[in-house]
This record gives sequence, C-alpha cells and structure tokens, in this order.
Amino acid sequence: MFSIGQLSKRTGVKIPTIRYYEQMGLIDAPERSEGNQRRYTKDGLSRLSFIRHSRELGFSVEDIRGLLNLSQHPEKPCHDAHSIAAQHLKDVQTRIAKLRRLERELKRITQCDADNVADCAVIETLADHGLCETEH
Amino acid sequence: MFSIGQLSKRTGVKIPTIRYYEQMGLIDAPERSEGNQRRYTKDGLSRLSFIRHSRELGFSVEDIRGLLNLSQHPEKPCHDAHSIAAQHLKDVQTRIAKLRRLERELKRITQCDADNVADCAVIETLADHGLCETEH
DNA sequence: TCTTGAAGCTATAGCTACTAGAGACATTAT
DNA sequence: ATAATGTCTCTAGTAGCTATAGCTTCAAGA
Ligand SMILES: [Zn+2]
Ligand SMILES: [Zn+2]
Ligand SMILES: [Zn+2]
Ligand SMILES: [Zn+2]
Repeated sequence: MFSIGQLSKRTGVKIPTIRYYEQMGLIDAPERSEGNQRRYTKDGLSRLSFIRHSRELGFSVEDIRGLLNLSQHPEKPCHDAHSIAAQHLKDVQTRIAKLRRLERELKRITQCDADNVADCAVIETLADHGLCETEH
Repeated sequence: MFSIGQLSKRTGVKIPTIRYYEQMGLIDAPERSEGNQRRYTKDGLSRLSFIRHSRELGFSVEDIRGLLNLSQHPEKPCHDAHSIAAQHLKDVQTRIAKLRRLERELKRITQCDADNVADCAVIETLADHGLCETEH
C-alpha cells in the first residue's frame, strides 16, 4: 500500500495531478485509511505509470482513457489502439511542420541589423505579413 | 470607422477575440456609437493586424504586449525586440526537437503487427518506458 | 505518552488564449 | 414599419494541470 506521496515519487506524477486524474475518472478512487487518506495498490501504481508515460508521449487525456480501456481487455483486437496512435503521430507531424515554417520565418526576421525600432525587421515584419515568405 | 464585425473581417480575428484583447489591454477601448457599439479607426485596424500576425508567428500575448510597446517608440533601440524574437525562436526550436523525439518513438510503436491487445506494441510500450529508445 | 513536523484532506481559484451561449439592444435594408 | 442581421454584456467552458487556504492525520523522536 502506498500513500499518495509515495505514489507520486514512484511515478513522477505530482500529487495534485494524481487527485485531478482521479476526479477525471482516469484512475479509480482508491481505498482510504481510517483517517481518510488515499491508499494505493500496485495496480494503481502501474495504471498511473501507464498514464504518465502516455502523457510524456503527448497523448491527450481522452486518448489515454481509450487506451486504458483497451489495455484492460487483452483479448480484444488492437486496431483501435493503432488508430489512436496513428492519429496522434499525424498530429505530431502536423505540428512539427507548422513549427518548422515558423522557425524559418523567425530565423529570417531576427537577421535585423538596424539599431532602432523605426527600421527594425522584426517590428516591420510583424506589422506586415506581406514581408513573410510562407503562409501560416 | 469600422464596426467590430468589419474589423473582424479585415483582420481575420474573431469578434469575441477582439473583445478579449480589449479586456486584456492589448488594444485600447475604441470610441462607441450612440448605441454603445465599438467604432474602430485605421489605427485600431493596424494594431490588431500586428497582433494577429504576431500570434500567427506564435508569440505569446505577453511578448506581443512588449513588441507593441516598442513599436510605438520608433526612436528606441531595437535590441529588446530582437531578444523577444530570439527567445521565441529558441522556444520553437526546443519544441521542434521534443516533437521529433516523439515522432520517432511513435513511428516505432505503431509498427505493431500483433492483432490483439495482449501482444500489442502500442500498449506494451505505453506500459513500460524501458521499451523506448529515447528519453522524453 | 506526548509532541512536533511532515504529509494529506477538500474546496476553490488561477493559468493561456480563446470560444460559445443567453438574452437584450442597435443598426440596416426593404 | 418590420424583419434580418449585428452587437452588447456577462457567464461559463475548453485542456491539463498548479497553487493556495484552512484543516486533519500520520509517524517518529523524547
Ligand atoms: Zn531590429
Ligand atoms: Zn507572415
Ligand atoms: Zn497492436
Ligand atoms: Zn518512453
């Protein structure tokens, strides 16, 4: 049996976050001590580790809800898990592409060699998208 | 003079967002019509365009506040603008790097050829970071 | 056994940058 | 004059937490 603090240390999930996940229904409300404090089992620990790792890989809480559900049914086919992961991968790739366009634009505008605001490339570009090379 | 709807159409910023920016102090409260509706000038238009474009380039509202302030003082040196932009570029690059690590990991785990959850690489990896190739 | 300090409890509010809705009033066009 | 569209304020909701306040419980040392 772990206290919430011990669970937090073992998983790296902060205490208020654990309580938040409970409220969101991502983890079951655990048993309580006589004094009303949460007491977790190993099952609770592994479930929370799963959540933590999924969050680190960028899955949304809703995705994780689905993935957790699946993981409780080992006999089911896993294409639902694949489609969640594939969609997430796609989202990540879209975000990367967007950020790379931003990066290019930002690199360009920070090449300003003026020394006052009146001629500053940063300010000028922000005021006029026509000076940009790409859409965003 | 533009109504808020006209301003919205010209800048691409949605009406509630315009009101939100006003509340946040990013744009000045404009004059009102006799019936209490907002009436904007060309100045308001260009200020909002500046904000829109800065947001599209990913600057935070706080950054934009600083950049707008600078843009009102053309005689000032522009290194403050540069450092805001440079810091933002750095943040963007950090995020790109993180997302690329995610992308690599997600590509790997979606190569699952099992057909049920018990042997699914997606689920297994989420349950155990030890199966990952990189940190995150 | 008593005491003290750390840890835990609930409830509420705040963060970013908006977005959506309700219900009332203003403007514009026919 | 009437109808359609636009705008007003206010409130609450989004994601995923994080922080605070004021309280209670637990564990260990004297
Ligand atoms: Zn400059
Ligand atoms: Zn641009
Ligand atoms: Zn699989
Ligand atoms: Zn991992």
